[in-house]
Amino acid sequence: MPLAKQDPLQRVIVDAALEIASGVGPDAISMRDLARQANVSHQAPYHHFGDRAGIFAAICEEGFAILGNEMQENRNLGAEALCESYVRFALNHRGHFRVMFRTDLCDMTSYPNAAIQADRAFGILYDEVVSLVGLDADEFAIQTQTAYMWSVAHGLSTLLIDGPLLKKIGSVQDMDQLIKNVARMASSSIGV
Amino acid sequence: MPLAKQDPLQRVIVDAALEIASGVGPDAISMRDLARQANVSHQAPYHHFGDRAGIFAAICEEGFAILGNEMQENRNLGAEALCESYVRFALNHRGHFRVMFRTDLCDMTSYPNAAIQADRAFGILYDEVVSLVGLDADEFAIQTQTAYMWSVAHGLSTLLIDGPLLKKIGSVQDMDQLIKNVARMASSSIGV
DNA sequence: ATTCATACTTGACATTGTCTAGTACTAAAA
DNA sequence: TTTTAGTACTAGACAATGTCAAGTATGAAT
Repeated sequence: MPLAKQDPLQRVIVDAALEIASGVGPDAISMRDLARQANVSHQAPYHHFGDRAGIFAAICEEGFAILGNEMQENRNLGAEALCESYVRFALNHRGHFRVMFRTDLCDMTSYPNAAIQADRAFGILYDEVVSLVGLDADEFAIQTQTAYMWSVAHGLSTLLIDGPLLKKIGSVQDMDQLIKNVARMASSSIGV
Repeated sequence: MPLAKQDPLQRVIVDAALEIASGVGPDAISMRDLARQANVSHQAPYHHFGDRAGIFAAICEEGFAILGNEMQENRNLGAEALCESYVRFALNHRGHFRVMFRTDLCDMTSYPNAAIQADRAFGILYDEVVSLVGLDADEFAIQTQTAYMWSVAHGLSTLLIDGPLLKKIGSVQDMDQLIKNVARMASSSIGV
């Protein structure tokens, strides 16, 4: 189910879903509530998305596409920039981010388009790590370094969005500095 | 609502909840299903936990207590061991772990006992980082290093449990090695 | 003019969380 | 010994939700 931009109802519903996901969280999303917000009958969303998981699949597809694009834009700028771009994406698209790794909401194996975007995003991360580590590195070393980079970026993102990290930090400015510092620490371990 | 170990029903219900959380995920937990599994009426769980969030609060309390204990057991063994113990906890208690950072399931500010255990666990992590970085480090530097350590450990944990990382890895042995490698990379950045 | 797909609407049903109102038992207080 | 009070439940009802089944209206293609 690709997201046709010319169709307003799909957009309206996904946007309403994203706002709830970004606020209370994705589990508070209700089919009937989305329909109400869009001023359509309670079954209209089913026509476009099949079921509740279909909406999450659309969000995953869109989210991984954006993440992929943003990582690609920041490629060849080093590990620090890569990590930072990942965290920025999470903070700027918290509705997407909160859904994208929730396998219980949407099993992506049933939604090939979402899986394609997820694989693409992973591929961009992987390739970037290869270019940082060097082409001569062995496969498992690259896997390790990829997992490491991903872990730092993903961990910081989730802790800032849902974890108690934000409460321990004074200001938004501090958060900005924190992200930069953590990204720098991450990059200092790459390739060693 | 502290978890009285002598009361069987509370245990039975929490254990049933943990098994579902560890399998499909915590959102699949239903009050009535838990009651059915415990062979009691659909209102029995309400007596002990108040509402659905109460069960998640009990899981949070228990989970953070275990995590705190395991981190404390591994303290003074270096950043590598600290990181590894966090990831091991997540993998060995995936039911707890999946609930503990889901602020939408249980707002810990309403459950002081859970919040106490969460704060304690964070305190142990913080103190450990202080002892690694040195007491003379300034507050923001310590915050940065704590956030970094936490990010690596938490990120790797979530990616291994719910993320697509596991599918990219060959064997359990590889996973074990991967955890050790990432933990080593993490420790190499501490204090710099 | 008829067929057919698209984009919906209406109605119904089982399941869920939770409120209210009981009931059985146990132990202390009168 | 009777009363009281608390604990640990059960039973019934209600609104809300996801989703199945069965319509309807509209436009394009044949």
